Amino acid sequence: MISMKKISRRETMQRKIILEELMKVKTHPNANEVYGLVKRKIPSISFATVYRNLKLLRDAGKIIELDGGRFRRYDGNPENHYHFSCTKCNKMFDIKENVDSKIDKKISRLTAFKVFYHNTVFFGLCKRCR
Amino acid sequence: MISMKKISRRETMQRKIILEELMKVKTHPNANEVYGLVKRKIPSISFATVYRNLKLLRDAGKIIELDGGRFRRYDGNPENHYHFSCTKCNKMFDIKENVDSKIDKKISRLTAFKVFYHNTVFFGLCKRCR
DNA sequence: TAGTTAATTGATAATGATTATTATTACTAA
DNA sequence: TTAGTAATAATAATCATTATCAATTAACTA
Repeated sequence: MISMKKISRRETMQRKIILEELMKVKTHPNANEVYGLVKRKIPSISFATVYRNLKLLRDAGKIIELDGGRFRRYDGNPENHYHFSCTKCNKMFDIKENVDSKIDKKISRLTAFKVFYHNTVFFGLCKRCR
Repeated sequence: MISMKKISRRETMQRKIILEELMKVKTHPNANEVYGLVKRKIPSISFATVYRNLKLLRDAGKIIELDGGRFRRYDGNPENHYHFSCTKCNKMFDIKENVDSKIDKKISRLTAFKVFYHNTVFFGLCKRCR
């Protein structure tokens, strides 16, 4: 994955655990839920640290930040894939479907913007809620 | 006989103007900016009314609600198209590029979810900020 | 390896976008 | 005309996220 910002970053235990926990789960936790997961490993961790590192990890391209309706959700799998957000229960799901990997470059050429990444989120009702 | 609850929406001036103003602008205003635009036409309009109607218009498929980084942004053009969000200046731009119109149905079949719509947002630096 | 320095942390306050509440207004249908 | 109810204005409440800052610590340097 592409690293988007120049980083002179330290390898802190907090950041390491946040990424580890996020990679372990299949769900798409929000910052609050990530905090809960990491707190089991580092009880002293603070909210702010979680938020800060989620941002850094996103900028580093190691995780994906998603529009989960009410709040942001995070995905420890940085490979671009579609997501589905249920507007009723607010859960988020991965969609196994190939994504055009060249689209970022294509849009970059087309617009003269620098493209880091893109997100595609489908909104609707999940199997249970429909 | 069971009387079904009628979900009939009234055509209020507020809702009409909100949609009109949104269709007029090329930018992608957030709720606050929409409020400012509409206030020139209806000085007595309240914040809550703007929020409420933006949601209704989105649910009716008449406008698009987008993840603008810091807040939601709105687009008066409901035809699906790509968007670009500058992570530095937070501006949002339309991208003129064909979108696969059948993808919602495809994902619907694939997942057994009911898909209303989808958003694709590219993140990066705009021409000015790069 | 000790000392230096700047990134990072924890604690918490502040921000600000969004949502909820409530009394009032104004459509709509009978 | 009247009953029923959607919608509004005003405003309070919520709560996800960001900012602040003193203390800590990873990584670099001599």
